[in-house]
Amino acid sequence: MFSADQIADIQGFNKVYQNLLKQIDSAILETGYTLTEKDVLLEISKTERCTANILIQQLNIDRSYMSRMIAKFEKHGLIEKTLSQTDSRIRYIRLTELGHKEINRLADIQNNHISAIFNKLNDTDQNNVWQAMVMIRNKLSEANDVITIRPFAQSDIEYVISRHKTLYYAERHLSGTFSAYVDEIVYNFVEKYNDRTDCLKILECNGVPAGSIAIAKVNKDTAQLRFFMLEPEMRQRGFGNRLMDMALDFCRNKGYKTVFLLTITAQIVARHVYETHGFHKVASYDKSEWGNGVIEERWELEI
Amino acid sequence: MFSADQIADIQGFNKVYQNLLKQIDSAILETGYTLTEKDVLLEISKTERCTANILIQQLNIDRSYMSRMIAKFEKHGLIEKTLSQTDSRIRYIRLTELGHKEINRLADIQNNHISAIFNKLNDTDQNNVWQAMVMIRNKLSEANDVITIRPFAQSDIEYVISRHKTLYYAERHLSGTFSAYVDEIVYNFVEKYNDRTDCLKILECNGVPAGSIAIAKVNKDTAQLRFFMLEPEMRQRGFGNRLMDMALDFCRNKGYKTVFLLTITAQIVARHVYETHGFHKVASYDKSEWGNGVIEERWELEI
DNA sequence: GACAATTAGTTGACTCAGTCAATTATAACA
DNA sequence: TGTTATAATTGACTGAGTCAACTAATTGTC
Repeated sequence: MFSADQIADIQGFNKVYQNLLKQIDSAILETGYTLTEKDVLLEISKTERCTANILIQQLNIDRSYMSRMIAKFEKHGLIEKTLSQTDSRIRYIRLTELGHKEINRLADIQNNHISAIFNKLNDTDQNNVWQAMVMIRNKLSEANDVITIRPFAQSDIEYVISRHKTLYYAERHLSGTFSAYVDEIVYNFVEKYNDRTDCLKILECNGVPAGSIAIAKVNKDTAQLRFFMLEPEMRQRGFGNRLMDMALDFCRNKGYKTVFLLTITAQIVARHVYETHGFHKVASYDKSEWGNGVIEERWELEI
Repeated sequence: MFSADQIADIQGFNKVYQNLLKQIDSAILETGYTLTEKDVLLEISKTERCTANILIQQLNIDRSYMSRMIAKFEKHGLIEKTLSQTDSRIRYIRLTELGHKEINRLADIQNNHISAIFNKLNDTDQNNVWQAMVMIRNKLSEANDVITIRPFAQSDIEYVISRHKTLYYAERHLSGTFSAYVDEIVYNFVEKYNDRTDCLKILECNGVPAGSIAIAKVNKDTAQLRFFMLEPEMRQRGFGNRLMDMALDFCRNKGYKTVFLLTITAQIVARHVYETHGFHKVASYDKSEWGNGVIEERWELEI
């Protein structure tokens, strides 16, 4: 239990830090973009196959407001809209060259501001402050984030495809061939999805999707683990293991004898989760069509 | 120099913490008060002899906006305005009973929210996070606050009186007799103020007054140190010593042989500054008319 | 296969915090 | 005594964000 003095200290911290955040914010505002606009642009840049609806869910923004913002971005040449071939209600949003330039500019401003603030500290202080921040962040997230794991809904399909691709793209530089492959397997999976044999769980952090895992029936005894993914900020906090536990429980309940998964060599963090759950590598295949030197691995677990 | 990864960590911290601040803010907003209104009410409650102008300066708020806010507070019975006897442009603002109740309610909401967030941590984590916050706060303030020490202007008179009284009141529970005494001595001091023999410096933090110190001539050889004051958040950061250095330099330059000051026994922090600058206690008088058991002390320094 | 219910996105009308500029009333200055 | 500065108010406005109604396409169901 905190004393009144300690709470006063925290209020003091809040005041100082709020001030600092305001400084960064006002630097952004000088560019002519709203903070919300900045967030939206950033989210678009982070999202493959982005739609207005994904943005609305991910950022908790009013639909009408979003619609107008997107219209404005289009008018200013920051984004391009393309109609979906499969569902003509949906318009995909993609950053243009100019859009990328602008979001980079905004990110630079933010980074430079942070650098400027922290470079006034000497090296030891910089290090101490940084470590303290990481510690606080982890402790507070751990204690306050509302985490739920729920079955997938139709609206999650776009999320799973989009984020799966984005995260692999961003972190592993995979090619367009991989992208088409993901589209196909996700749509195939959802189409054939059967409650009794398959499973697709969505991890939500504070009401926003932040990870996924799936089990797909291959035959009576064999299941494939798929779409295992965690947003970067959710990693190293045990959620990977929790998702994996749920998926393997599902497999045990359904009587599968073997679970396998396909992954690429570079996915080091995920490998660790696989290993701790008893998976072992049984084969590897060259997949250079997905990117230079990419090797796909097959891991298996006997239940 | 920070690495890109470290900056990303800090961005992550900012995001998490901004979110947390937003939560607290939205709890305040639920009461029907704007965040700005909350700040203004708080500042009114902290300020003796409060005027709209003090609030404008202290909080950097537009005059018209402030005027309307104050009108609203008055209409809702949170404050009372009284015309100044000496300057009929000035209207003094004082919280009513209801106003105090409301500001306490707001403060409680904020404190409870903070408590709720931190009580989810275990004791060690609570302690670590608290210490880390205090450390970050100090380092960042140290590095980023813009501190200036400047001669006083007419507009500072109200500040010096108001804060001097408020801080003594709040921290030492002094009586109304003391209050009248401060009014008198400040007005006397300013009236008789002479650039060549007297000195009144204002410490500013980010453009906002945050402390003061003064030297008043008593006779050719003797000066009195007065109005030595620091806002709580500015203490323990060396500003007391800096102000004291400036004041004593002034005394040396003007050829004073003796500097004395009057203080009350309870002012432990200030005593330390006095001692390190060579002052020693020469007498003490009973001042129970200022409050129960208050003892005034006279300290002197031979230059 | 038709009709109800959903979902993606748009449009209209509005709210309300905050700003800019002009005005009144008093005090200070020279 | 007229000019300048200051305290406070009033008027007219901006612009981020909200609420609700609407269109158009899709899905679910009997």
